Amino acid sequence: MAQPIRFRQAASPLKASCQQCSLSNLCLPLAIEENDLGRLEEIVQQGRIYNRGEHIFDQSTPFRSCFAVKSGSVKTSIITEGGEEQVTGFFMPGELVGLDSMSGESYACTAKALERTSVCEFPVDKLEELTGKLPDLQHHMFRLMGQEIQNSHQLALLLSKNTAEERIASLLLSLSSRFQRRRMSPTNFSLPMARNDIANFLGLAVETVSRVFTRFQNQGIIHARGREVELLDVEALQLVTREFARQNCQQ
Amino acid sequence: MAQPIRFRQAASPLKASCQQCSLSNLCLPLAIEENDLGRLEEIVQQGRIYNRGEHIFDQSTPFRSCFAVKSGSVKTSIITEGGEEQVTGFFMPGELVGLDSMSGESYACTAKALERTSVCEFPVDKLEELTGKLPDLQHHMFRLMGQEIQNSHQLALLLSKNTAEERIASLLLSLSSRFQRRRMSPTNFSLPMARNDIANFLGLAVETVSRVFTRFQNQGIIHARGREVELLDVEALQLVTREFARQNCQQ
DNA sequence: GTAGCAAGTTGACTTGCATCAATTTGGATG
DNA sequence: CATCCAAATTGATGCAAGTCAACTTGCTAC
Repeated sequence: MAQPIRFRQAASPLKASCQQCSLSNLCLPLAIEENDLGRLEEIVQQGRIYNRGEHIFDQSTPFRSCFAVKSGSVKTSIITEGGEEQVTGFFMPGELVGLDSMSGESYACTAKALERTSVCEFPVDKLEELTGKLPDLQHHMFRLMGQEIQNSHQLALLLSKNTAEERIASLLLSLSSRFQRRRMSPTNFSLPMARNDIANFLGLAVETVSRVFTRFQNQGIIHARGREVELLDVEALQLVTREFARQNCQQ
Repeated sequence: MAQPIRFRQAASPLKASCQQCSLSNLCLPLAIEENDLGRLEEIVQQGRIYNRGEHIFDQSTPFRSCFAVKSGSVKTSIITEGGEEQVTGFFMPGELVGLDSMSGESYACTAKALERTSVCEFPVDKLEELTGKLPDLQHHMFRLMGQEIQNSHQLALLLSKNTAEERIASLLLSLSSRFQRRRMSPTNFSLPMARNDIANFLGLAVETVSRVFTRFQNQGIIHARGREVELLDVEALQLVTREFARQNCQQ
């Protein structure tokens, strides 16, 4: 239905060039010596461009590849038999999607483009072949996966121990620092995801997210209008995330 | 009361013998060809035996090794600056502890023996060297780490969407199937962890765990006396874990 | 423009679980 | 076996966040 302005983006050669990619200091090339970069380029495929809401893969898709976000952003979630959804992560340019699926025949989650998004595709069979030859790349993959486990543990911590305000403050700060690493403003950004996704990710009701946003706004900590967010008082936000800890130490 | 000769212990010379280990079908050897087993044995170190409550490592320990549980069981948890603890997992014989730490210089969590526990130690530098040479082992490591991410996502799902009863039913069933895979009774076992650990892991108060246990007992679903648990009606337990899903489908 | 619908906000009410407090149980120790 | 202390249980009460419902805002399409 939507008649998408189909080729607005610079024409994309079939092969991706990691050397020229602006994300090379965030993405897989980061791990690789200059002169081995070519070998990564040999296996990476320029993925398609996805429109907002399009699935990159879902839980019924056979697992073949991991995807690096090139532009835009991606949300992953698991859908249970009962049809409930749990958002498991948001991915920004340079981040690798699909690591959780390395253990099975199908993807372990569903990945959806949150906005117009382009990706690079790394077929796992070839990737594993290459990691076998490049110890640095192998090491980096282990690091990435370890980091993914830790992120997920942090999420569990957040979900089981923290209040609504603390969870949302944490998310805002996490986004902030990730934007910063991508050389975008850490205090002035546009949320790639809807309130609904935030709520689901943080284990809250949408209404609660909405209320906390307005509460923060009334306190002058943030200014939010729709998806546009400005962090007015980062220190206050950091303070909120440690609220729990402070309370426990006082006594 | 419990004479906790729970898991068959393998004879332990200083060098571990993976070939003779009764866990070889659960642990790393599972991935390796018969004639490559020796190379794994070359790098594995027979770890010490830890008494209940002893730390195997903690967050200040420099990360050097992953540990396979040989007998006993281990709990991992992250401790925040504020001193709160979040239990991130329980590990049984054949399972690998420390994968979440692959991304940093120190361990990402603290590992504690829940009972008298012995482990095998795999120094990561040597392990990575070996995975570079044995594609099957590398593949298996990726699988394990992927599985770990998934487990953690499942935990997040549990924490954010499920009630106290559902969480506890899930844990009991998870333990049950893991005992079964180790050729122990899936319906009659002794919990390796205290109520406190269960509560912390599942994001509940101890009191709630206690109440749910007695509720299940009154409903004739389980019989629990201290750490000894008997699952009387596994189907009912499975039903409980899907409670949420059912409710949502009905309408 | 304005119709139509999804996304977001706000208020009133409900509830599951935490918290607090008081026992009880159980395993270790001399 | 009596003592001690940690772990577990049970009951009473309060609250943070969920639910339900009404309303507003902001797109998108025609």
